[in-house]
Amino acid sequence: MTADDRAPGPAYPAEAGDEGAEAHEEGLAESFWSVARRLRHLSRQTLEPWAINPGHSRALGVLTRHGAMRLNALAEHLRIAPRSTTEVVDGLEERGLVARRPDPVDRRATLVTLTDEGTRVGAAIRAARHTEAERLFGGLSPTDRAHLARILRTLRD
Amino acid sequence: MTADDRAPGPAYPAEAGDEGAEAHEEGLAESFWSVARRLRHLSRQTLEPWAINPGHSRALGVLTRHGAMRLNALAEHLRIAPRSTTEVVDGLEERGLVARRPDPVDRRATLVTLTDEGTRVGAAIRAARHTEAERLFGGLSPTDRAHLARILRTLRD
DNA sequence: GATGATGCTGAGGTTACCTCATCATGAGGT
DNA sequence: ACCTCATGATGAGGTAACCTCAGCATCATC
Repeated sequence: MTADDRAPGPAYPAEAGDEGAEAHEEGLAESFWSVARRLRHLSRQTLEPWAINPGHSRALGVLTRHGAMRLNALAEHLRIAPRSTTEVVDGLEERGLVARRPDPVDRRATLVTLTDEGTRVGAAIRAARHTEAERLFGGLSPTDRAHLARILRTLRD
Repeated sequence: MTADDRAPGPAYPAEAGDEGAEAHEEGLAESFWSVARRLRHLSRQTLEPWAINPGHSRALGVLTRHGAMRLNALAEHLRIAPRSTTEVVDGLEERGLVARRPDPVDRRATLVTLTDEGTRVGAAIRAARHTEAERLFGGLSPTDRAHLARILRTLRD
């Protein structure tokens, strides 16, 4: 029961450590966090080849799905403060994945657009995520997958 | 689709914001994070009355389940570095929920023990967590609960 | 053309982690 | 007894990812 997955590299919070290790009390919630933990690990592996962190990846995902948008809008999608979005975009810009350009209809605003490289990486990550999901959920029977999908949908709010 | 749950108070990372808002792509994983998000919110509410943060609550949980232990051991349960555990314990000690006492069999070591207050709060939180889980999973039919429990168990690793 | 709202960013803070160095103690060898 | 190495906790200092608040430019409105 050692904790050797506390490896070098960027530090992500544990969030649900102990419950995972010995889940047989509250049941559902604990199991749930356990699986979440696994998903997070998988996700970290998925992102590794691109040396990109989850925050950046999420932003890239939003831009991939919705196209260019203002920092403001991006902030809303990511559910973080506009000021924080500035920094996320800074990071992506440094890596050459996005570019800022002035919004043609409002000179206060800045549009964040994917570069070609950003588009490529965005698509690659999207594909990798698919594989990642498959690695976790692939073991389930089609019926169980359907069950899970349905149940999660009702729980989702 | 505003982001008004970005409320004042301590800052918890978003972790899976956008996917929650518009989950109909990768399916399972996204739904999963959505539900995780809900669970986190519930958990925050649950903890509110005790003005305790998730990290402290987790430590309290470990001590409640396993009894007094060394900081070291607590670190392993929480899957954080021993040095960080020092700080978690500092916090709990300030709130009078735990006490440090020398380990009788090793004068280097420190045992973290629950105070009476800590025991009370630990039990109360545990009960509240039960209610919390009920609030989320209570809507499911017994069959679906069983399905979910079984499926999560197989995914848990 | 003054007034207030809006979009971005500089400055500085917080939280929850981390590593590395230090100090006391323990365990084992000679 | 003494020396050496390992171990438990902690001081000092760092980082990532958030935050708020203030300031500046621009826009919309009256």
